[in-house]
Amino acid sequence: MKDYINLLKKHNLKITPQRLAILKYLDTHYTHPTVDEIYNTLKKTNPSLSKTTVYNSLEILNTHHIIQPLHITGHERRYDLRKDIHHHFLCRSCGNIQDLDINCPNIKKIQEQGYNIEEVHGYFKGICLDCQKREETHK
Amino acid sequence: MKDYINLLKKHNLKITPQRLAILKYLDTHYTHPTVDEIYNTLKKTNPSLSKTTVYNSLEILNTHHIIQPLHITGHERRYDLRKDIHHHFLCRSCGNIQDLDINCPNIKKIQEQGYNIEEVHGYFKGICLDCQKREETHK
DNA sequence: ATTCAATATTGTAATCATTACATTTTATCA
DNA sequence: TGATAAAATGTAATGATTACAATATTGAAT
Repeated sequence: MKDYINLLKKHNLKITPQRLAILKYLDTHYTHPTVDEIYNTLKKTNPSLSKTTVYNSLEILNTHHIIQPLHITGHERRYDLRKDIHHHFLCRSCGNIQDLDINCPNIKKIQEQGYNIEEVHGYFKGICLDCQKREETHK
Repeated sequence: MKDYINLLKKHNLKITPQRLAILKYLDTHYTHPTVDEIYNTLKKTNPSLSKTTVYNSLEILNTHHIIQPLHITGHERRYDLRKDIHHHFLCRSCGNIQDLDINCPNIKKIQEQGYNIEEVHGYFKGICLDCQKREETHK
């Protein structure tokens, strides 16, 4: 992406170093990070950063549909910069969340039933490819 | 369902009035209730009920795959007795969560890629049919 | 460049759902 | 009916998130 400044301008959001750093972090890390992950990483290069700012920034970016929160693990919110519809895979073993590029043919059906759909969320839980390999190796 | 006693027996779980009440509640209310909803309702007819018991019971029923927790709203867990794969619709207006009987053709694809899938979760967010009608009426 | 008002950041305190834990009670079985 | 393992209960602790007041910064007008 890169042009975080124009992205914020386009949404009439003020340009602040904190917001730019958070956007960049989400754009360059595909881990669907938690608030703590973002906070702890950015704190190193931006020591004055407050965790509240991370919460506030993520909230306003979400309000403007620049990012989306994920409620997958059930005990902590995670964030995703991608806004096109896609799905996720949560590995029970390593805890990582991967993107899955599949499209959902059910959306149309549901819309045809009259539902007004604004968001689509889908995820699978199981053992990812890497962890399966690792388990094979350790046998 | 009805035969909650045998369901618990089948899983070698002790039969307690609390567990039976919770099972019955989930079986007869399709609201995907929160812990508080369950607790507050059952408290009326079972005044000694403790919220911890509700948590514990839901936890053990989940462990035995009799129920499943839903992480849809993002700020509170909800529970669902149905164990066959289905999806949900969260209404932004009334907050209700409805069941959607659709099947996901992507499961096979993901499995063919080698993923070991243990759970499938999908939900849509938008405005439900009832709330759309209501909004029409109030115009 | 300077000023100013609106907005963002910060730190602390409060909240809410959930979990930990010790004690009492109950279910099950010999 | 008693013994024992497990469950229920109540309170305290935890952890993520939110509320709020004070300070700092952004962006626009001058």
